[in-house]
Amino acid sequence: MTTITLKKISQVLGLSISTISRALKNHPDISVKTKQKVLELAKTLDYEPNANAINLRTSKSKVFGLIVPHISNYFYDSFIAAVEEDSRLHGYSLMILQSGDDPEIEVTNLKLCRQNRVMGVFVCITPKTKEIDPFLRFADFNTPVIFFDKVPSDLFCNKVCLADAEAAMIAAEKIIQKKKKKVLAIFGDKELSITQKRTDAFVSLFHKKAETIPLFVEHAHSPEEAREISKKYFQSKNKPDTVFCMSDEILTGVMKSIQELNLKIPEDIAIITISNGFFPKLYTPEITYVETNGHKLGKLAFGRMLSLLAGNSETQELVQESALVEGGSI
Amino acid sequence: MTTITLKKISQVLGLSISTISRALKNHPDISVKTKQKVLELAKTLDYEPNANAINLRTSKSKVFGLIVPHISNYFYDSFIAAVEEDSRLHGYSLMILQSGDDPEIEVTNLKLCRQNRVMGVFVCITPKTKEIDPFLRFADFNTPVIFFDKVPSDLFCNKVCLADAEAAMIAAEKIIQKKKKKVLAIFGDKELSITQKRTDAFVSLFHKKAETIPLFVEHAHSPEEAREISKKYFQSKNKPDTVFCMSDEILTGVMKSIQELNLKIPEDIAIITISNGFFPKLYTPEITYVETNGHKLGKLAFGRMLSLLAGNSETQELVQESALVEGGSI
DNA sequence: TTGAAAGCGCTAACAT
DNA sequence: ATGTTAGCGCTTTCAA
Repeated sequence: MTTITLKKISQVLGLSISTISRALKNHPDISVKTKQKVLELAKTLDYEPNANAINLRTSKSKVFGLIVPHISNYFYDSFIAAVEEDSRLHGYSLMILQSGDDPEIEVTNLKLCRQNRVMGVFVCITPKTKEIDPFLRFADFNTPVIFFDKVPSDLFCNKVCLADAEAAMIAAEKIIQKKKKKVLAIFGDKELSITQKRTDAFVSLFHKKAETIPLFVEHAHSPEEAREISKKYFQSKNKPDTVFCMSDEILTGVMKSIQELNLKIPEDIAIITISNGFFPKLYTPEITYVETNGHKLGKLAFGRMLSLLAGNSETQELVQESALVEGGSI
Repeated sequence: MTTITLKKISQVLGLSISTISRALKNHPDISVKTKQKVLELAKTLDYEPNANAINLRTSKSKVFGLIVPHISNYFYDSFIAAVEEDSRLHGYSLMILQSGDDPEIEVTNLKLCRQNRVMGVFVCITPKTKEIDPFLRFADFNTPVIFFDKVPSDLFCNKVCLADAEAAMIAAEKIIQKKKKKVLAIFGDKELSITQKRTDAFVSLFHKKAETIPLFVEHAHSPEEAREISKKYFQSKNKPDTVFCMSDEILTGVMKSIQELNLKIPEDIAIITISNGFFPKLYTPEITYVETNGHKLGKLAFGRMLSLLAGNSETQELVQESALVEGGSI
């Protein structure tokens, strides 16, 4: 009924608290007999150590904080899943916090991380995050902060990112190589640095290697908008033969208009996208995509965290390379 | 550099620790002047209270545990997002643990919850979970456990579920009302109770209200298998005019074979599914579905948790009603 | 091989 | 209005 503590066990067994503590951690000083007795009683009483007491005493915790704009997202959730999995394997737990793309909530979440004395934090900042100071505070406590995906652009710090520019370039290369004649490229919110990087990389490669190919660049802020934009193009006399989508969000919108107009892929229209890989496989033929893998990025981030914690690593900005995954859409 | 504690602040200000503690919580006993001084210094020193110390001292924590088979799932992640959001709004944090459908990991995760002295746990059990004892232990500490979605069938406890049977019946009703002539119904893994419930409900309603309509019942364990099964049916001479999908997993598989064969929805084939609502909207026309909303279920679960914590609620088994959302697929 | 004691940072009852 | 004290459950140094 009431909570079992070392004290209780020690009273029952007529031993001191410290003996119980040692026995439970299999300390070499303690006799085998005593250990057996203690272990047995602990088991029957269903003793579970109080993590708060341990953390307080040792000034350590076995918890990481993870801050992300939204959990429900095919990229973030696979990142989270990977980090959680590795955390468990290494005896850590994960405290998950959503910022909802609100910098204020983000700051509150950072405070929560500090209050809970997490051993490290993984964070994907919001597009509106300006103040990086609250993040830097963690350095005062030797608490590693690893930025992933959306990271502060003007600060050298621990980062683990996708090869944003490279991914767009791989897609552009593919389009050029396939000798496409007219290309529609739809990107996301112009404000996001990821959009800028991808747009710049894609457009400049096109200008360099294929200046004669007509390229239409558009921006959509939702699948719905991507649907409308692409539909407009598909219905124009000057129909593109290829669409490049910057993200799953764009892709799903474009695919709706393709279905509406009953266009054949890749005969009527070729598609190539940047994606985690889930959505491209929903369609027939499967969509060719440049992979940006959340799961892999999570593993990479966790590895970095461990190195940082072990003290055998300096600040690094890592990039997870992208690769083309062939579907039948181009 | 070193951590700021109440003690440090008290030393700087020449006041006692308890005065600082009270000032920081705006205790009425403390003079306005003192409060100002304390607040100011705390702010400049960037003081953050040690949650572990507070939890230890008060035998409370502001953390909930949430155990789920996998985070990456369009149902669970929206449930998690909802719970996290409400938790934050009420000053709680969420510790997320994946069981990976492994009962052993599930037990380990339960231990972690206890060690961290969480104030309550939300859990979706694995299909293989037999031992309910570890869950019941929490009752000894007055820690509410709320089962959601996949719940122990033979135990009366706090549950928050989708209307599994009802959802299948709503779909069946719709099919009958539309006077469909030949129906293929694809369900998931037979071992899962959710599959059994939906299958039983769907089939028995059909037998009762539409015994003359040919009904083919199949089971698929993956989108790929659903694709193959449906394709086989679509290519047979005795082609069904309607497909019922038990879940998004099934739906995405079926949709692939429909795309492969270039069938027209709803002319060539009508589709109805049970879904969270995300996938049905990816297609054109949008798929008609019976909604099983993870976000709403999360809100419901959180509300229950709060009531249980406040002590003004008894054990309840709640069911989140389903509703038909019309697309253009039937 | 075991025990005693101090202390992690905080709260709260009980002084003053 | 502020201070003193005890103690939450645990680890760890020092002593026996």
